[in-house]
Amino acid sequence: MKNSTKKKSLNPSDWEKATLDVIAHQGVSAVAVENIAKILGVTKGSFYWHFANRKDLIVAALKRWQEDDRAVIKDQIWSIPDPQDRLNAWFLLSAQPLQSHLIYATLLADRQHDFVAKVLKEITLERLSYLQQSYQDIGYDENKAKQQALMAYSVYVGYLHMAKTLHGKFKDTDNIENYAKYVAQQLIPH
Amino acid sequence: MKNSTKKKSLNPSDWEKATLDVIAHQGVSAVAVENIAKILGVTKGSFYWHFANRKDLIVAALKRWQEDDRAVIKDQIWSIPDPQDRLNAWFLLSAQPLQSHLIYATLLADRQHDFVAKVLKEITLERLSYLQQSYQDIGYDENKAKQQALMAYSVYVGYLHMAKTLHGKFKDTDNIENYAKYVAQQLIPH
DNA sequence: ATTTGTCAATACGCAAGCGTATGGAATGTA
DNA sequence: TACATTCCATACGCTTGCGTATTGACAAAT
Repeated sequence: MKNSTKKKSLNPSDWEKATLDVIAHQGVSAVAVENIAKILGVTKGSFYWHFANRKDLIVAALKRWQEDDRAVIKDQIWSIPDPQDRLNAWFLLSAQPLQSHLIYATLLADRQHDFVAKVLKEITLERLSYLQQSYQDIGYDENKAKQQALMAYSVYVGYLHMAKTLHGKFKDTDNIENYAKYVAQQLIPH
Repeated sequence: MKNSTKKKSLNPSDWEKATLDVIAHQGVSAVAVENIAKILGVTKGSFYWHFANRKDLIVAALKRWQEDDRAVIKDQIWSIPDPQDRLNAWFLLSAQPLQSHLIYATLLADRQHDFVAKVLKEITLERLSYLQQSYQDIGYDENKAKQQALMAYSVYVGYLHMAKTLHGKFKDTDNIENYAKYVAQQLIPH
């Protein structure tokens, strides 16, 4: 349908990627087997050859997303030795228009499904943990670092929602950049 | 079913309240006509006497919620003359375990429905506006007040998600109180 | 050239949930 | 008593979407 020049047949990875696209823009509920099949230019018959059922597809897609996200954090953030620079990099990354953030935002919305809740909890705890660590590296004591991390992460999560809720009134790139800088300035000691 | 001592028949208000309960705990998608009828101890037949369809019910319920919320803000927050006290009161109110917050949190999740998105946008803009106003009252210039309001409100929204995502690891009352104080201290100049 | 394995199309059964149609019970009202 | 209104029950039709069963096309291997 899209690539007339290659790929005669599909593999699970194709399905997972298409699923993530749908999740990013329409949420988990919109992941309908026949729908994604159509996107890929095939029918259900193909799907049930690759996956046992709808849930397996979503779980696999989320796993892929989680792994990719972890990788990005690992080598774009966690590799920065100075904790202040590291936090700064994190806030900047947060404001970037990445599909990863879109997915995270819709997952927050689809918490009702237990398998989504599971991934979400893991990711959230991980991120809170490394934020806390960074603040402790700066010199905050454990308790204060914990609260500060919670607050900083809340700003991120809240921002994702704002961006979706107020789209249009908001997405103008200059403002986002400015806002990211403002937030970083408020949330990182200097 | 619950009140054997009164109310022989139902009115739209009963349906709206029951709907808000469901929305608060299970989200808009869980609002199924037959389901809510069962909660009220009747069947569909009753529902379609009071409302035209499912959407009308949800819209009516959300309208009720929105009005109630506005009223609370108006006389518990906006009545406070000193802007610093006012902001403080707002952060404390935000940390309170109210159904209103639960509903807001699930609405964030059900943004997909356009009628939800509409209410959400209105509420969000309203709240941002009075937060901004409070910061301007303190002495922030318009632009800084706007960014600060956005950030403060993000913390609130983010917190709601955290609370749901990490429930169990989190809801212990002491910590919430402490966290609210910490946040207020960070976000309100002194 | 046949067979086997891989991927996909089609047709079907089934459950959930919305909305409609119709009838019935209770309560008021003439 | 007769009639009307209000509120609800039951039964039905319709759509959506999941999962299964069956068959087919094509490529690779033997």
